[in-house]
Amino acid sequence: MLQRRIDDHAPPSRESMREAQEIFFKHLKRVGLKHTDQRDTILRTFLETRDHLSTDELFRLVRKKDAKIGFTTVYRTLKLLAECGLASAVPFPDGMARYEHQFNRRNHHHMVCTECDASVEFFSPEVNKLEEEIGRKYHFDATRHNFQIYGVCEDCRKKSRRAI
Amino acid sequence: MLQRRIDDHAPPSRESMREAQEIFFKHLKRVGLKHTDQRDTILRTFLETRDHLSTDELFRLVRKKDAKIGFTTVYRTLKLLAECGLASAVPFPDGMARYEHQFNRRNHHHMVCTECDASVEFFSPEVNKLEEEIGRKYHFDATRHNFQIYGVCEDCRKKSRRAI
DNA sequence: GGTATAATGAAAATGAATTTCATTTTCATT
DNA sequence: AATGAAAATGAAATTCATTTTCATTATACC
Repeated sequence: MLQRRIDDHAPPSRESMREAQEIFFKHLKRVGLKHTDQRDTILRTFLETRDHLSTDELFRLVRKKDAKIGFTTVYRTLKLLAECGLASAVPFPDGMARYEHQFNRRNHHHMVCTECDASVEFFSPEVNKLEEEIGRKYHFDATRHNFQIYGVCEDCRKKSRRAI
Repeated sequence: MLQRRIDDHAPPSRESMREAQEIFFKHLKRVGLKHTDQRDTILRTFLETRDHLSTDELFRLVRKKDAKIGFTTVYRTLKLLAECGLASAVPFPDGMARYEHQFNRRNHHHMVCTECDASVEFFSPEVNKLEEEIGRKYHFDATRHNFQIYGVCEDCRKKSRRAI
């Protein structure tokens, strides 16, 4: 099931799409891999979504554009995208590996409703500051962080109140 | 592999062990389940560790105390412990389900070394405050959060410097 | 102590993640 | 444009953690 998502982001512009493609293909070049149509289709599909996708969910979307692309290729491409920083894994409570794209996005965090799995993004510069401070304190070279808040959203709260 | 862990906590006192057992057995009573030797052994083993354990890792530790306890029982007991709040799942980058015990522990967060998987705990009241604020802002009834910082620890940094 | 109910644990099932391998495609070099 | 080495692809198989099934055993209420 695709996750419901509540945020205020626009889809990527043609410009930023091109920029992401360039990043990807430079990465491929660097590690001696080849540019293929499949990889291009998968990257474009991924950037067009605004969700936290499992490999299988992305596969289904990709298949709409090109029914001949296999699951395995999506799986491997997603790993490549993560390698070059265009995608990153987000741990969700359902335990399945989920990715979101990191291109042209402000550093953000998630609130997840434990009832309906809706996720809301929020932005908190304080958290970024904390990452830095804590890293210094423990002599870690901090590179990234995860921050998710779990709770029950307004809709689900209303629903369960009605159910009583 | 058991994770290396760096923190400043003492093992649980006899007192707090008894208290946790009481919480557990009251929970069993409440949901109509029975008190068994296996469950007791598993709870004690779990509380004695200071690590983030996968089901399999806990199973191996439990087996040292009672070789007849099966994996399935450990698996199910861990779920029960999570239900009553004595254990909680911690998402780690290796993707395996890991639990840590929550008994008599200050609300804490983790720094994880992406090289050696060592984890360091840290405590940040600011993060708890943030949970509350963000929840209010987005009309979420916030109940808990995850916060992990990833980076490279001092040891690994030294090692990789030597390797050059 | 007897009996109903739940627990146990071995084995099987499930399902996501990963690997294998035969075939096809890419791309640098003719 | 043709060649060929290297890599990509994708279907199928495998791996492996997790979860369920089910026959047997243990618990606890009477």
